[in-house]
Amino acid sequence: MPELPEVEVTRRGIAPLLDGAKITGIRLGKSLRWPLGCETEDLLGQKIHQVRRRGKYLLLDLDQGILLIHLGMSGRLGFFYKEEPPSKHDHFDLVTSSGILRLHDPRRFGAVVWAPSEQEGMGAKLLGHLGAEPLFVDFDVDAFINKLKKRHTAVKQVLLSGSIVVGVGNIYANEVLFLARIDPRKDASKISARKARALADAIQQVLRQAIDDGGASLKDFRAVHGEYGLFQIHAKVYGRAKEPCTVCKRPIKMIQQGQRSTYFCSYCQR
DNA sequence: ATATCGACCTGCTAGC
DNA sequence: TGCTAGCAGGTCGATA
Repeated sequence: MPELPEVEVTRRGIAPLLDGAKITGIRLGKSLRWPLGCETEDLLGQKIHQVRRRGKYLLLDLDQGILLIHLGMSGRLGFFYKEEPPSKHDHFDLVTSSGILRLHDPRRFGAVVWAPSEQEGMGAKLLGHLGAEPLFVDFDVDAFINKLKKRHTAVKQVLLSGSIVVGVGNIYANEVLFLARIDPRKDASKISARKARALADAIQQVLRQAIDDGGASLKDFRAVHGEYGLFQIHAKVYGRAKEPCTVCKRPIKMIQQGQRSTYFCSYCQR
């Protein structure tokens, strides 16, 4: 579910609810990917100053340090104004003066982790290697092109690795490469500067569109108040094996790359 | 550095 | 109808 657009849609949903709120309680359910990294009492009374996003992580700036939230594969955040009993897959509650932020995550690949800062402790470990933010105003297309040139791996793997640009997961990697008309198997270093520029444009265009649409609702994504996204209507290749390409009508192919499914049109993407 | 693979955990569905 | 194998949005860590 959650690639950059879904996380950003979630951030926009919770930021106005949490900005300036004070933490009054924590409820931990089944363990998530990592332990919280501090005593729950340490968080009580702390104010949430801002809700930011870095890659697919949400960052809550506190009086002391930051709270990192990752949605993993199946995570979703909900917000409640009054107490509600947690259901089966609700594994974390952040009780605040404004309401309760609740993480629902059936597969538990998600995480809620406290770190002293983005550069220290778990912050450094989880965020330190991340590439550039494709939708921030300082995104440097030339730097992106130069870094692609140095990677001797299939371009789709490079996108998924997050080491050059963050936020592009399996759905959007497929869509972006289709839009830029690049074969997902193409060695990144062999992509022309012109194509690399088209790729950067496609990343920004697809992610922005997906955010505007409220995120992908392939499967089960919902925004904070339960809204569905519309991106599935725009997916051109993802999940469409054997269906006709929207451009040339030839069947979409599905292959495996790094144990993940890749969808593409071998005629349009050359 | 890079590439591959296993691991984490649960739910859903296609196919028999 | 019921069972099973395979697949799913992510990403870390071990291994060559």
